[in-house]
Amino acid sequence: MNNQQRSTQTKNSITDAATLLFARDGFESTTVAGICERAGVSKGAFYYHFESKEAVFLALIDTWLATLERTLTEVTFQAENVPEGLLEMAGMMQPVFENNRFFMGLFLELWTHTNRNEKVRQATITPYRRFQDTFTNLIKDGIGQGAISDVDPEIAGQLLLSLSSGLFLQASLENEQENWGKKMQDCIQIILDGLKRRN
Amino acid sequence: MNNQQRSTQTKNSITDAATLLFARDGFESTTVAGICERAGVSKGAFYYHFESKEAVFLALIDTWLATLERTLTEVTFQAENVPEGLLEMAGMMQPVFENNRFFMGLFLELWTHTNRNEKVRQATITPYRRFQDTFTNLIKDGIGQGAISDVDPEIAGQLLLSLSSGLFLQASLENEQENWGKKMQDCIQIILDGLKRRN
DNA sequence: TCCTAAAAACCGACCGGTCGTTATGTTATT
DNA sequence: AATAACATAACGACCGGTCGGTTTTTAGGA
Repeated sequence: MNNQQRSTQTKNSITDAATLLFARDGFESTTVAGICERAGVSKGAFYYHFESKEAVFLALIDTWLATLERTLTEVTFQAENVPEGLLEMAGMMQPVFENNRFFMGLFLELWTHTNRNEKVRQATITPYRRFQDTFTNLIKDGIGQGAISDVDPEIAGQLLLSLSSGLFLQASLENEQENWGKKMQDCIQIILDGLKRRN
Repeated sequence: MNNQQRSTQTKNSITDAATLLFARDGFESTTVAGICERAGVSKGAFYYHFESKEAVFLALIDTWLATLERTLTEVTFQAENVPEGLLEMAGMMQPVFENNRFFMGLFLELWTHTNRNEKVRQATITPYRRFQDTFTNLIKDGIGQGAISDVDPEIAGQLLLSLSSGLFLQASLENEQENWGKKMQDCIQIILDGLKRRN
């Protein structure tokens, strides 16, 4: 194994371990020693690759949000019919809901520190805006298709984004895993009945 | 000042300071020394009144949720007409949104630790269920009034609850304070247009 | 191909400081 | 005098980060 391979491999070990621990225990309660132990590397290796514990967190944000964004656009872009697309999207959230404990850990951790750490805020805000735009544009498309009534696209987009995050938040409270994908579909259906143009 | 007064006063100083710091900095980053300093008491006083740092947090959860529940029921119970009541309620959330940074700090802190601490979960889950029921019953009332179409009240209630928390979450990301009460009204209006029975 | 020196990657003991909690002493109320 | 309420200093565990040293890879000449 050459140096490049070795380097990226340990770096990945560290980020994987850090992701898991940050999600499970939170940033503050996660120790560098704990990350190293789980990653199977030493502190020396850790600080060779990262400047600080915070630096790992910052580096991870980009990865997380990029993954989320990729998933989102994958699901939504293939929507010819916007209302149908939204319902499909809701259904495809099921696996995310099933791993809710993990994702919610990350999500909450990110949100918490966005409100407390300016660097985190900067790293989060731009992708977040794009999420907003994605939803807004989706509504615009729907209006253009004539499938959605003439509402303010920004408001409706915000409604959808809020519903998603809110429902996600609720799901984390429940212990037994219900069919949240279905639940989300039902919610969107209710909203759609209002958004759909009526003749 | 007699002993009882003195006791409750210092206890209140401690809980007030703790609330502020927990909301601002989070549980882990809040130090007992910091709480004591802000409360103007000594560590001795702190540990005379509370068993541990966690105990203060646990004690505060009840207070927070009770306050939230009181506010919520105050706003919703005077609703003769459910759709109107919902819109009113949304408007009355404005002051909450204005103090968003503070409330969101508490909210996120509570949610985070609900997913990580069984005691916190136990303290949170019961009031949360009541929130759910409040919204569900609101929808039921609306259906009974004939003002809301025949949807599953639990789903619709969850929709409203998710929207509330989700929108609240969004608001915390924005630096400039917009008129979030209005925004929430708009969202609810969109949903209502779907929930309202159409002739 | 083999040897070697430099560079990269990694190790782990250790340090300075912090933090929750406690033990002991002091003041105010009963 | 007895007890409740509070103050202060100290303890011990822990944690992020450092530093001197070791191992592994790389590069280049013989």
